[in-house]
Amino acid sequence: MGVTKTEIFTEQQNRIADLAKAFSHPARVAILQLLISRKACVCGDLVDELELAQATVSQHLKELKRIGIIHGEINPPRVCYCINPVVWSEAQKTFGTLLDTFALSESCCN
Amino acid sequence: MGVTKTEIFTEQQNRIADLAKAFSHPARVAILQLLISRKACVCGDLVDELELAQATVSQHLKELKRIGIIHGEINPPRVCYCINPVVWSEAQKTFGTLLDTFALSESCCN
DNA sequence: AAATTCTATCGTATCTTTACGATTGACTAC
DNA sequence: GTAGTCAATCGTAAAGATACGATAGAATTT
Repeated sequence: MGVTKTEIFTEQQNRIADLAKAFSHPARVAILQLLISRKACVCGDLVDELELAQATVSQHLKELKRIGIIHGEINPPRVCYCINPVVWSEAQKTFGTLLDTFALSESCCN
Repeated sequence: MGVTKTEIFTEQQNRIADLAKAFSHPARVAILQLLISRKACVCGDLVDELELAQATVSQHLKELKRIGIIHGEINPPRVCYCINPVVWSEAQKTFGTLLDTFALSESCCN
């Protein structure tokens, strides 16, 4: 994304932006939804469900891992992915709080 | 962001991704927080608050307008920006629902 | 050992995002 | 009208994101 000037924002703002990146691409949304609906770890069959190349799916999984919202356990010959409940509830709290700071009555020009 | 294959995802997934983009850059988070904290329309003083050039702030505002989460009213010689309550509550509902689909007990490998 | 399976990574093409200076257009104030 | 203010847009440079084929590494199966 070009060069984001991370330094000039608060840690909180940068973390919110990072968490939001997990949901800011439809493929990652789809992956997260699949991981949840299975209620179990999904491995390479993500590639079958999504119409994306294996390399592309792997790249999205890497991004989700970087953010921390999923983790993968090597379970040869497969890798078992699932939601990281700690970060997931961090996201719940973070977005919940952020979205609640705006009370609907506070709007000024609508 | 390279070329996203929008066609292969559901409308819902694409909309979630779009809404998440509003929060996926710290500058946009900061802008939204400022708009909320003022409880009133903030105009060009956004440029003073953020350490970003006027053109850059304007570009972020344009993106937020495209998503629909803010709207600007021309109030010469200024433009008055504020949260769009309709889209904001859509975001509340959307992320609330999405984040709630994962019950913490459902985790498999943690 | 050889073949198979699965996933990560490399290399690469292309498009998007971020950021800024400069300019333009619209309105206000003198 | 002239000067000044404000915000959008243009043009552009640099870096990140998306996607894929090909390759490599690690483990299982035959």
